[in-house]
Amino acid sequence: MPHGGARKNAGRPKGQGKFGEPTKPVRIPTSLIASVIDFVHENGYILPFYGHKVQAGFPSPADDYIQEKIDLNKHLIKNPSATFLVRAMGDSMIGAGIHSGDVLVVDRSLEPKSGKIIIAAVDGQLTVKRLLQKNGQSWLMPENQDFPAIHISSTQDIHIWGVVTNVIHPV
Amino acid sequence: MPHGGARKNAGRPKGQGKFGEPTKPVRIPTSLIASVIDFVHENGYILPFYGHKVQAGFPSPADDYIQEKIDLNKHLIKNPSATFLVRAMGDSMIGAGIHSGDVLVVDRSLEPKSGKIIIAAVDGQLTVKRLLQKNGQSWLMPENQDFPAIHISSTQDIHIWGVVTNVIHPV
DNA sequence: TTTTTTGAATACCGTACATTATTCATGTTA
DNA sequence: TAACATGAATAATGTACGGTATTCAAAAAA
Repeated sequence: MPHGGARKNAGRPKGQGKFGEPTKPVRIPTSLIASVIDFVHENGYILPFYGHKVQAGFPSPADDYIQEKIDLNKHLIKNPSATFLVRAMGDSMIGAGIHSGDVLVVDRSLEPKSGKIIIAAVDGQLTVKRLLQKNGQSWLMPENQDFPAIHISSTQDIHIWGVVTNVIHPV
Repeated sequence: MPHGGARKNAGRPKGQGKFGEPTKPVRIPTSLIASVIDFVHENGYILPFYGHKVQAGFPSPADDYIQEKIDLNKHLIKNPSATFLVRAMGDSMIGAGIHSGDVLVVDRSLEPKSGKIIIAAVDGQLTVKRLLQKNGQSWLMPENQDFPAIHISSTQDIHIWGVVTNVIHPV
């Protein structure tokens, strides 16, 4: 006893899948499968970003006409393979907004120019300071009255490891 | 004229692929394929993290025995679907390490308890302040002498939008 | 002996395909 | 007529498969 028969509008509708859109198989290294699934599940960690144009009232997060979409990783990291993180200790750079315990995003591929905040190893000790170069001399300048400037001389073992691009300050 | 013949140790060695490890096909929504490929290519945006235990000399980034591996997204975002970003304007929270132009990571799923730094809309104007609740009263407290505290009364249109979890300060 | 050539062996990779899930017009039943 | 059951139609999904890339031991050549 047959039912149904040829007709239109039958079949599973589009966009009913797990993601509401078509998918394609992509090969993923086994060690990253879990994080890729996380990543996809979170829609790529793309967050709504309310910029400084928001003045006349705060839009609902549901409104998407005024917001940008930002992936923090891409926003903070320009050169992934040259980037690392360091936890800052001490208050010598408090004037630059770097507090003890903050996480610093450091890019090794940027040139440490005068005026940049840099990570340096001074006699094997890690430190964050502002680089100052003038009259052929180089200094590591703190931004806190209580700390001394460090003159970079050939008698000291100083390596500059990278330029600080962002400070992440937990609240 | 035949060459070769049956033998052992023939064939392409393992781990010679693009990623140096086995892969599996995973279905990805088309709109995310590009970012997933980026993500995989950058090894999941996993950065070396040199914690505060690094004291007796700064290890080379090649040394991986002392470093942790951190994905900034996972480090900064606990509840992806409830998280958004706002750019802070003004200096009213300078004492909490929030500078004009900083990007604030805000979690809407956290309860705005007294003492937390929160994002609020006051009469439609977006603001960041520390929430203070005592004696049944609620206040929005700046951390800058030049700004007044705001008393939350029923006559004002105040909505708390979320709790600030991290401050991202570009250098 | 040393160097070069060859092709068997085996991993890599993209995607076609078979399976599963879902919906709804039609047929059946009350 | 209204409610229900059926199965045709079609999208979604995971994986098997065929083609490609790569290496190396053996055979051939020098």
